[in-house]
Amino acid sequence: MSRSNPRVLSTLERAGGFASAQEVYRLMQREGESIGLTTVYRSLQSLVNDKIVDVLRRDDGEAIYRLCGDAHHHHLVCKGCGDTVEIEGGAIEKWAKTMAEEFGFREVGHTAEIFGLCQKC
Amino acid sequence: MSRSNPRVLSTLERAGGFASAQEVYRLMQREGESIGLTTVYRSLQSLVNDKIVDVLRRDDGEAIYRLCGDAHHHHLVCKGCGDTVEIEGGAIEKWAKTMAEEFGFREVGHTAEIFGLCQKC
DNA sequence: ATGGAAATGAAAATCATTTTCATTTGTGAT
DNA sequence: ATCACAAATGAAAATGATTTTCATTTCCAT
Ligand SMILES: [Zn+2]
Ligand SMILES: [Zn+2]
Ligand SMILES: [Zn+2]
Ligand SMILES: [Zn+2]
Repeated sequence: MSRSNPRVLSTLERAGGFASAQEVYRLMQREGESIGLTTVYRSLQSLVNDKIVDVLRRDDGEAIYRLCGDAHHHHLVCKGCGDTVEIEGGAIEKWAKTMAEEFGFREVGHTAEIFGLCQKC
Repeated sequence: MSRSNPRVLSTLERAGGFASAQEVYRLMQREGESIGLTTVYRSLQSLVNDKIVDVLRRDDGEAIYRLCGDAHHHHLVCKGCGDTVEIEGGAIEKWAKTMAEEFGFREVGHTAEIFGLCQKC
């Protein structure tokens, strides 16, 4: 495993909102930072592993990353503009637990996301 | 624009649940159907345009398609052996709808999956 | 039959992401 | 300071899904 290059995280912060690996890379280049695309990818992956950033998918399939608080939560994402709202998953947490118990599953986790078109789109 | 090749739709039906373009293509080949990958892609796109099929993204970014009319359900997947149980998402359907309304989102969909270790694993 | 439009698919192009691997850098012991 | 070894780096190649190109075939209306 490799540790995240701190300049990648700093750039993602500065980008505000979501940015893809390619975008972070281009941004760093434009700002005169010397870094390889591979390192950007590795750093973002590492940040995802450490749950410091979230990863989602654009409609075109490109992965986009964003800083994320560590509290467990879910997302409501606009298919049009990518705007995202962090939401509570109370009902889901219960649902996942109940279902898992019913079928005897252990070490249970879950993913859940809502997507649609926001008011502006 | 091209119209969808009916054999693609028929294959997607037979696949049950979600299938990627590549999977539909492989399935048709295995069944001895003569078709080009390009046509599979074009047909699926056309079906999406006509809102006959839904498209989502797997975690790895691959696009997966399914008939819109399919009975909507969710999955409980074993991380160990891959065994999958189809489950009802009652609580989630309500949660998604409520959250979307609260934030004024339209044309809303959602994904939700539970994963863990089954009894055998 | 004839001409043009639509459909088809093989091959090439695209593009994000991953893998490989040689080089550089950092660290700790001597 | 020197040596040894692990971690980090990045250029280049590989991968894999998807799209584009374009020549050919199939349909259909006249
Ligand atoms: Zn929007
Ligand atoms: Zn949750
Ligand atoms: Zn299992
Ligand atoms: Zn559901």
